[in-house]
Amino acid sequence: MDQAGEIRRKTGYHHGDLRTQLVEATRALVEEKGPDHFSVSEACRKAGVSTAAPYRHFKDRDEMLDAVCFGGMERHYTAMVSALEGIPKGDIRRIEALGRVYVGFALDEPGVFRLVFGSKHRDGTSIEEAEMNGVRPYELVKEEVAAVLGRSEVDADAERRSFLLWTFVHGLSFLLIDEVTSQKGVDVDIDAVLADIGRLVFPEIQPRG
Amino acid sequence: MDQAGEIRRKTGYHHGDLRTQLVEATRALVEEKGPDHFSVSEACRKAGVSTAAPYRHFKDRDEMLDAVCFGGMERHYTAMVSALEGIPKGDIRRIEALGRVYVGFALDEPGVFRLVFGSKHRDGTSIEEAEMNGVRPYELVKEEVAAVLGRSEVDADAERRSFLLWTFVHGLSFLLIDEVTSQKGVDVDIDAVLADIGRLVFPEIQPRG
DNA sequence: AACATATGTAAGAGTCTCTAACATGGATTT
DNA sequence: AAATCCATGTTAGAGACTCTTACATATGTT
Repeated sequence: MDQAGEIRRKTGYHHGDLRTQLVEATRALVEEKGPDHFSVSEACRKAGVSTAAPYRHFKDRDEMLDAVCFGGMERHYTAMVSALEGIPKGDIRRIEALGRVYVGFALDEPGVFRLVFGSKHRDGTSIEEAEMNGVRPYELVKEEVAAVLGRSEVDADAERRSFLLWTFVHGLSFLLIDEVTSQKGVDVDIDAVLADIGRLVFPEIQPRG
Repeated sequence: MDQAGEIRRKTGYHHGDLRTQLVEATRALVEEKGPDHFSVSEACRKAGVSTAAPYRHFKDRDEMLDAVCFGGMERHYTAMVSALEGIPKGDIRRIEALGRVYVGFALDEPGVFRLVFGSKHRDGTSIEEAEMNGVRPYELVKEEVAAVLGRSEVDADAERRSFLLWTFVHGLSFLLIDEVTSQKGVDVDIDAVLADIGRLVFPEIQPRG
């Protein structure tokens, strides 16, 4: 972002880095209108290029969304890792922190969240990278759960509890961003719910004073 | 196309009941391709009418999806109510039954499920009926929870537990239909998970032998 | 300087949503 | 029964969108 609104634009013809600019425009639109109402044309208008330009960088519309999705996974994973900083291994607060990141990501970037954790997983598209970044967060949770339980490896019980935790925060996230809750007149104290979840899944851990 | 496959069609011009036929075509397409990839034109082709015909019955594309959504809510609520039949009030199995219906609905009709519980809640559209049918299932759950706890009214605790249950089955449903789980190599025993959930939310209830 | 390559544009084919003007036939009135 | 009304269908087309093809222009290599 150099000066007036639009990001750096080197010449009248070639952009500095159209690809990243398009990804950013796509991300913004996904947040603004939701993943389904995003349009390539609008992203082009936002970036100030012709509607054919994106096809030099992306196979099709879906690949633009994939790029945004991938970026979201990166941010999400990074946020999880840095949320653990400063909390000692084995402390249940590490798990609460991960939960807050999950729900926080959904609330901060509902559009991208839907892209990352929604039904967007297409057929033959570069599953490898998506998988790497999709699987890593869950591995993280499982390790943390095992640590809290004082186990050196992720055993069946740790796996089971991890899945329950995941299910919980996933459901909570979607209920919140879909505004199903506010529609039903339920108002949610997120921290309280996350604490509830922790107590339920780890009944043997005493809540700290 | 009078006989071949297509549903009853009275004359060459006026259909018997185009509206319902279009809703059914829409529902089928939503299941087939997902709510975002549904197109009015395709529904028209399926029903054997011109692409302008639907606009006699629906304001726009979204209103067609709304109709499908509403139908789904009806089925879902009916299924919940009939799942309770034969189980005595206050029995925790009533709650498990509701959970199975919720997840079962998601697995049976993932497309419609997304429409009903997804982000599709538009602005000024006939909220009243949507609300009536959206709220009712949750009211049902709260009453059942209160009954299991032996309370005559839905108190704060019952409300809290209901919300946790809802969060859980909601998350489980989405994880299952989005195939996030299979992608992560987790395979889920749904009944076992539902039983886990019940034990967690009602720790004071003894699992029956 | 000349060329190859990367990356932009312009034009257009095919699809989609939705509107407007017209057509048809079943129901209602006389 | 005939005339009329109007609900519900069709045809034609405007405007938006995705994506392709052919062409234009910058950039880097030699």
